[in-house]
Amino acid sequence: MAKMTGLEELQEIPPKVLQMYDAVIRLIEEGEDASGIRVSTITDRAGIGKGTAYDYFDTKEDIVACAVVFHIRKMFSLLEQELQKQDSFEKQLLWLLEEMGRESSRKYCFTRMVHILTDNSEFSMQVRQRMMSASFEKYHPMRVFGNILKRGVDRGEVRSDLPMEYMVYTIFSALLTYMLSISTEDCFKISPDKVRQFVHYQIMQELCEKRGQGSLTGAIY
Amino acid sequence: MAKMTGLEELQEIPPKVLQMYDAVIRLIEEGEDASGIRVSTITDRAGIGKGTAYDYFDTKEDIVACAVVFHIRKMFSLLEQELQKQDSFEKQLLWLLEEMGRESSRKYCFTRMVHILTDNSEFSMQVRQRMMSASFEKYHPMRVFGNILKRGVDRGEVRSDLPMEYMVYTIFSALLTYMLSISTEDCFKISPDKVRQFVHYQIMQELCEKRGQGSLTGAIY
Amino acid sequence: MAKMTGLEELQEIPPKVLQMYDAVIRLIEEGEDASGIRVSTITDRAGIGKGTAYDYFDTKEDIVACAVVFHIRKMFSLLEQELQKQDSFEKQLLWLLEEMGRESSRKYCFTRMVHILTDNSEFSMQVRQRMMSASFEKYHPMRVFGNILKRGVDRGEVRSDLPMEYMVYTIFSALLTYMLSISTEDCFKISPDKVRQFVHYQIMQELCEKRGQGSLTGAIY
Amino acid sequence: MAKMTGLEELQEIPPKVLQMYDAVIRLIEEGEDASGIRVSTITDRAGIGKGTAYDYFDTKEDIVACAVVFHIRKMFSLLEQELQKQDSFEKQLLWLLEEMGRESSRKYCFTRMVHILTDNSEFSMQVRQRMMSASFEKYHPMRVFGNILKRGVDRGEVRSDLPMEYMVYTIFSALLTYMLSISTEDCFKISPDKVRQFVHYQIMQELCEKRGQGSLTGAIY
DNA sequence: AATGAATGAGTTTTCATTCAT
DNA sequence: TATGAATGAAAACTCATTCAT
Repeated sequence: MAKMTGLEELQEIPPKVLQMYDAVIRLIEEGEDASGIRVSTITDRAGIGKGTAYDYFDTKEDIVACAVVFHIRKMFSLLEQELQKQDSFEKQLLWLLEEMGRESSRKYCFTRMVHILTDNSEFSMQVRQRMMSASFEKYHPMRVFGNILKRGVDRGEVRSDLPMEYMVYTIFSALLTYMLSISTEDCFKISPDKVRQFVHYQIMQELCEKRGQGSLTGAIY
Repeated sequence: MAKMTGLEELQEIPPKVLQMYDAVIRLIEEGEDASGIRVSTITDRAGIGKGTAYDYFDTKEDIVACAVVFHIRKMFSLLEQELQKQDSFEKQLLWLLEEMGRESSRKYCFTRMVHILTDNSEFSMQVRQRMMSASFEKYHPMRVFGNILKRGVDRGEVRSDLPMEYMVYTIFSALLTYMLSISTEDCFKISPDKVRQFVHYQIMQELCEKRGQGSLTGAIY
Repeated sequence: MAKMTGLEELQEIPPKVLQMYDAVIRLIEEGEDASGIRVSTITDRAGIGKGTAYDYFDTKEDIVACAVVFHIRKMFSLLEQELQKQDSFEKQLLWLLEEMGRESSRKYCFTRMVHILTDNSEFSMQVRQRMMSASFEKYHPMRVFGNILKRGVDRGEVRSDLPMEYMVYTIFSALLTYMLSISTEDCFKISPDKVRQFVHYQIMQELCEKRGQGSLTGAIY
Repeated sequence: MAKMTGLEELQEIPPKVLQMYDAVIRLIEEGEDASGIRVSTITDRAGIGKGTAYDYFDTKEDIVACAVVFHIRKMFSLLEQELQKQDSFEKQLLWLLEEMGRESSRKYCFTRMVHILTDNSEFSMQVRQRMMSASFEKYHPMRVFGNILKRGVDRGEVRSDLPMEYMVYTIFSALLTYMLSISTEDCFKISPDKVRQFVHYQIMQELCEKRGQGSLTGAIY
């Protein structure tokens, strides 16, 4: 049987595979290290036989990598949908920050991505490889951020004199740090709430036309 | 025998333990995933007996965690020394960016740290725990960045009207993104060189007194 | 998979587990110390894979403890069956003594039990714990001896004026000493044959109605 | 260096060896299984270097076997001394029963002996072998019991018409069962106190001249 | 197609024993 | 002489993968 790649569209994915993906994501969200997840745990949670996993995937690494790729894609797809509901760039930014701060499993998506991007394991290389493929393109984080920026420029809310790549970089880097401050509160030494204010201030200062409205000092202290 | 913690001072560490630390770091630099390293590989490389590892550590996880903690501490200590040789804030920033870009083992230190900060494994929790301990304090990344900023403020190069925490955050976030763009070139969508320019530009714009000298557009395109 | 307890009924026990039990008992009968038995020896003898042992049991100690519990139960069950074939209390006693003296694997059952009762190891505690469980009750040594005594009283062969517990104790104690004299001939200082005569004499003297028939001196010397 | 045998007289035994013996016995009394005791635990407790153990003994088994042999000898020697202080056979018996019932480490001596007599391990065979040697003879349990019986006969308290061996057997078997009832209360089904009464009654009935004084029924119920 | 019992190669871990100091 | 760091052979245990049903 042709094996799964993690890049299939939702409707193409057999129910048992979706159950497996779900099991993997739940395990990761519960704090399990990706390389430490056992096939039997996945199939038990998915309510299927162990042998069945090998009808759809060749190795354990494939299972976990596909589940993660699928999940990242799904999450960024949802993200884009939600962002389109907000009608200004600043509202979109605020929604993003709030969503990330919410005690929700969704927030792990971003952290997970960074974790994988900084890893050398066989499993991570597979995820990275798939994130470079054409069918992932649409939901690529960089693309999602690019889209909201583009619309912001069109609406005249975001500066048009800065290179798009620079703006994407600015958002990515800011959100990343907010994420880290949340997930590693104890060792990061700055409270997530303060980081969130910094992020909001910095992005608005840098990327939006009307600069200088409100000062950091005033806004925060 | 009392076991190692990874927080010992260099001179307190037995030679065989240093050989083990060295073996672990080399393996990680060669691309091995931390959780995939085998005890026998470590002891073989260190040129010691397998049992000796267990004279100094209780479990395999301890070995790797201590090696990583020791290495991060050593690297940030070196970093601080090197940074002190540069006589202006901008030179320090440029040196940092160059150093990170260099095909050098040293750069792994930062990536490794981020990887661990975003992980949930037993091993990562151990590293995080140790990074919070008093004896790590001195080499904590936040402290190192704080120090160069403080000196920058004293020399009148860095703005004194911004909260220190905010500036530390800005540097951390920027360097992290540069690091990610280097280590995952294909999937990041912006070239490391461009990210480096963005980082330089953004930090100087934000943190230094004399703002507006040079424009991003002009500087880059 | 749910693990074995050693208290399952014969028909509930998977064939591979029976093969393992058999291997363990044979090893013990061959003189191997319970704590010295290796998992690989058991599985090799049982003709199964090493991993299979861990499908049915959690630890090596579990394997050996369950095998011993199962064997003790089986042996006392057989014992009860055989004893019922003898039609008088004295014949039952004589059959017991003969059976114990026979160079047969069966006799180890009693010695093994005593060895375990006098031990403090993890393994022995497990066996003791299981011997106290309800499903062991039926084959408990005390019960088996109690049954033959009860029938003896009913047939008018055994005294009815003595407390049952006292009589059970008398038999247990006598058989135990006979067993010890057999298994440690050199160091016991009384020959098993003599002990056997003592046992027969003492039990008949003490427990049976018609006392004083035959004297020890006369009977033995 | 000539190694220890466990049969040396107290004054011949080097202090470090006595410390080791002490450590072993304490470990066994704390519930450690003889074969599970580690050399490093012994030497740590004895306050000596690990290598030193091998100056006095060839193997770990030697260490434990010698310690046990020495201890059994010492205990039965003490036993004999104490028994001689009691001026009648019945008082001696009562003292023995009380001593065994006392929450004292001393009681383990008898249990330990039985455990070793029913074992097949290398270590137990060594102990048995030593218990058969000439220099152990003096403190052999059978000898100790024989001595008090002999004196009882001389004083006219103990019957002279029974073979000595039979009387030794009777005492041994009775005490053994009392011991077992104490150490395995839960699984033995008769309370130690009752067993003690049975033992006292039975031995006095069987072995002493004036029979029939007091009935079991009357005495106990 | 789906299963899950069985496998065994591959790891971690232990600890008696040695030997340089 | 006494030590204890170092060793490595030996054992327990894991778990991805297979395959008969």
